[in-house]
Amino acid sequence: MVSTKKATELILRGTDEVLIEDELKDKLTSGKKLNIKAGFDPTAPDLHIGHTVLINKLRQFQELGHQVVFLIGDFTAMIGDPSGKSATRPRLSVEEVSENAKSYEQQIFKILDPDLTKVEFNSRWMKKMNAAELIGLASNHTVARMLERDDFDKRYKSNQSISIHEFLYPIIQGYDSVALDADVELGGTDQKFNLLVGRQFQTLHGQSPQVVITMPILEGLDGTQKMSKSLGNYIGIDEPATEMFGKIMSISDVLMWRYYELLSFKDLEEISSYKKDVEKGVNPRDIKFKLAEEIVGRFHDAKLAKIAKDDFVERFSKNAIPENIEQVEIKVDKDGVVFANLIKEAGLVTSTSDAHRMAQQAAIKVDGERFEDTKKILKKGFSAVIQVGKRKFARVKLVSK
RNA sequence: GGAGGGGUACCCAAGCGGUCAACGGGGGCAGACUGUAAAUCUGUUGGCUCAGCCUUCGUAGGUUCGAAUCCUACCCCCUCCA
Repeated sequence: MVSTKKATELILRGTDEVLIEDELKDKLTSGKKLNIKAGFDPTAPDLHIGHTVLINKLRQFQELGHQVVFLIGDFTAMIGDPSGKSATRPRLSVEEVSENAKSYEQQIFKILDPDLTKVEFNSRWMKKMNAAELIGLASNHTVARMLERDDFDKRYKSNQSISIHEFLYPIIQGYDSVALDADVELGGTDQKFNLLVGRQFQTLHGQSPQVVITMPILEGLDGTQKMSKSLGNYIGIDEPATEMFGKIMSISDVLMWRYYELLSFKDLEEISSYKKDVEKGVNPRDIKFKLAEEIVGRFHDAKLAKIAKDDFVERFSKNAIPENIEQVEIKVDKDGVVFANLIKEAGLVTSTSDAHRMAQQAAIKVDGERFEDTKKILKKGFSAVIQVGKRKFARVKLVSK
């Protein structure tokens, strides 16, 4: 058993806010196996490394012997969490929700200990709740308090719509804590309001209020918006090693430190020594290599991480055409096909107009040679590696219909 | 229920009878420079059988030689009053 002081330090590391810290200490010293709740909105079918900031923290609780309740908000997903959103979210169908939820289950055990993890769905109790009970629950919260929420407030003041059902989201999430008798709930910083509602409801139901821990939200590859599947700026934990490696290498230098802080398991002293190295003139790229290797190693293994690195160096530093280019066969009749259409069908550009534009911008290469005649007609038997821009490649072959 | 404001391309936002495929900004993409970074500069950003043509300005009609711009109806959003 780890000492209380050490345990507290471990839990506090990397957190954004802990409410209330003394309560956390009390709970950690109580000797009780704590219920650690974290809710996930199953809108995105794939976990990305942004989610792992939180999951890593859950794992730390497990290391201390506590029980993690991985709550899939399949019921609340019908509402769509309004947190941090500037607009009403579309509702998901029952089928979508169940499909997404399964995917979550499959992925979390890459990090969490299955023996100390209970997967729950809030539809289990919410389905049984009748309208009268829901109204009773809703009566515990006022509109004024709802509008304290920054995002609602902004939307309200800027004349954007807020649907009534969105108000139910924090209320139901708060009730989930009662249903689970949660001791601690983790969430992103944007979840603070929702998490605090849980405390309020638990108190009303005679439970000891949960400790609220918020974790920073990881920025996506663009460095500004939060990492999310729908914004397309994410690194999925299921992605192939080379893909993952490349994405990490593409982040900005500033963002790299943020990723180190939130994703790396290296201790803080080591990270600050890297910073000093860079100040002394070490190429930040090399520090980024270390980060990429660590992360890829975690979700694949060290060997694959090394291969991914070699592949990266080969491909970009030496400016070579990558090894594993997608093979595309395009069927043509005897009249052949116009080049612009060919690369559209190969998925290298979105339209033939785009193809012409790219050619004008000198972005197209065929077998390494600059190519501009987008109107050229090609017949079957043609085969070449076509490159559009820096990153899009395809080995295209024309075959007869 | 009443009064008013508004719906323009990925987002914000001009335009208010012709020169508008639609100013400007953001974002995206491409080129140069680099470390596939950032910053910067330049170009580009509806589609097609691409020096030409076709479809876009909430929806459906109408007026006109000609409409995103005028008229009519409808839909949606917002504000204030009740």
